[in-house]
Amino acid sequence: MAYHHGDLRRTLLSATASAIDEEGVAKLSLRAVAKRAGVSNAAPTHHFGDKAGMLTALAAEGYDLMADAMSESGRQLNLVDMGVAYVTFALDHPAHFSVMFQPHMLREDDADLSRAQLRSQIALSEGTARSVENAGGKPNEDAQLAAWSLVHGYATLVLSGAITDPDPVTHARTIASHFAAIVERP
Amino acid sequence: MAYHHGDLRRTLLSATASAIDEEGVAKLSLRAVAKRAGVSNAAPTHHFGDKAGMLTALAAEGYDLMADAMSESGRQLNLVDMGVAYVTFALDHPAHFSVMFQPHMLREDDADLSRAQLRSQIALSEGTARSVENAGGKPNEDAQLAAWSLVHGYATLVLSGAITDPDPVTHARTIASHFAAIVERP
DNA sequence: TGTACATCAGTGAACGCGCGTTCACTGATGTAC
DNA sequence: TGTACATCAGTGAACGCGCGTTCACTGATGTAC
Repeated sequence: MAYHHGDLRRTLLSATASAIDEEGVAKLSLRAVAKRAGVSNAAPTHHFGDKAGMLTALAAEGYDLMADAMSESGRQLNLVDMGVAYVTFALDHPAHFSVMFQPHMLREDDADLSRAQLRSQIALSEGTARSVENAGGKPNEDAQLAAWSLVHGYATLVLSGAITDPDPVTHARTIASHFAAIVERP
Repeated sequence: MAYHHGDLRRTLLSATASAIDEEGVAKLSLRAVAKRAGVSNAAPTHHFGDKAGMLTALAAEGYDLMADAMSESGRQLNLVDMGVAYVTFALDHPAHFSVMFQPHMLREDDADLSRAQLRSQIALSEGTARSVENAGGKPNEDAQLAAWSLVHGYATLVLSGAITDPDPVTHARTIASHFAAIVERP
C-alpha cells in the first residue's frame, strides 16, 4: 500500500459515519475508525488532533451537507419540498445528523464547525422565508420554529425507532404538508 | 455507614441521571455512578446486572414518568396542556428523555422497559384521541404523528442547544398551540 | 535534467489509565421453632 | 423470648482489556537551483 493515502481525511470521516451507523456512537473509538480505514491507530489523531476533533469534523461536514440540501430545495420556493429534504437528509446521513445535535461531544469553538452551522442556519431560514413570501404569506418566527421542530422531531423519532414506517420518505411528504401548513398559516 | 442502604436502587438511578445531565452520556461509567452514590464499584452491577441494564432501568423509569405526566394532562382533555406537558417532562428530565430514545444503548427485550413503553404510548395516544373528540374533531393518525413530532422535535432542539430561549416553558405553550392546531385540523 | 534538501503524511510500538466485570467475602435482616 | 440458620445487600480487591495519546521514525512528495 502506498505510504501516502491521498484522501485519508475523507476516508476517515466516512469510516466514522459507518461505524456510528452500525454500532452506535457509544462504541465509537479512534482505533475502530482506523481499522475500518485500514490505517494505523495513530492516523485519526494525526488528522483530527483527538477524538472530539474527529467528531467535530464529522458534524461540520454534516452541517455543510445539510446547507447544500436546504439551499437546493429552498431555491424551488416550495415548503413541502424543504420539509421532505430535511427529513431525507437526516435519514440518509443518520450518523452526521445525530452528531450534529450532540454538542456535548463536540468542540463548540471550532471555526469550521461554526462556519458550517451558520451556513446551514441561513440556508434553512432564508429558504423558508422566501418560500413563505412566494406562497403569499409573511414569515413568522414562532411558526418557523414550530415547523423546524416538526420535521426535526419526525426525523429523530424515525431514526430512534420510535416511529416505524415501511416507507418513511413517502410518509415524510405527509408530515411535510403539516410543516407547510404551520409556516403558511396567517 | 450502614451496610444495607435501604433504597440504593433509587439512589443509583438518580445518580445516573445527574451524571448524564452534568457530563453527558458518553462519559457515563458504572464507577462514576457508584462514586456519586457513595457505594462500592460493584454495587451498580449488583443491582442492574451490567451497564446496559442500568440504562434500561433509567429509560423504563423515564417512560413511567412520562406516562404519568401524559395521563394527568390528558385527563383535562386539553391538547395544548398535553403538548406543554410533553415538553416540560423532557426539559425536567433530560437524562431520562435522551436515554429513552437511544435504543442502541438499551436492552430492548427487557420486560420492564416494554411495559413502561406501552404505558407511555397508550397514555399519549388515548389522551390525544379523547381530547380531539372533546374538541369536536376526529382522530387522524397522521396528524397525531405530526403533532408528536412537533413537541418531540422542539424538546430535542432545546435540549441540544440548537434553540436557545430565555423561557422555554412559556415558549413551549406557543409551540403547543401549533400542536393542537395540527391535531384538530379536520 | 539532475541533485539536494525541506516538508509532509502516515507508521508502529509503547505508555499508562479508566473501565466493566468477577468473586469470595462480610455484615445485616428475616424466619422457624 | 431466645437461638439457629438462611437469605439478602453490598464490599473490596483484583483481573484483563480496550482505549486515547505520545513519539521517534520512515517513506513519499514538492521545490530550489
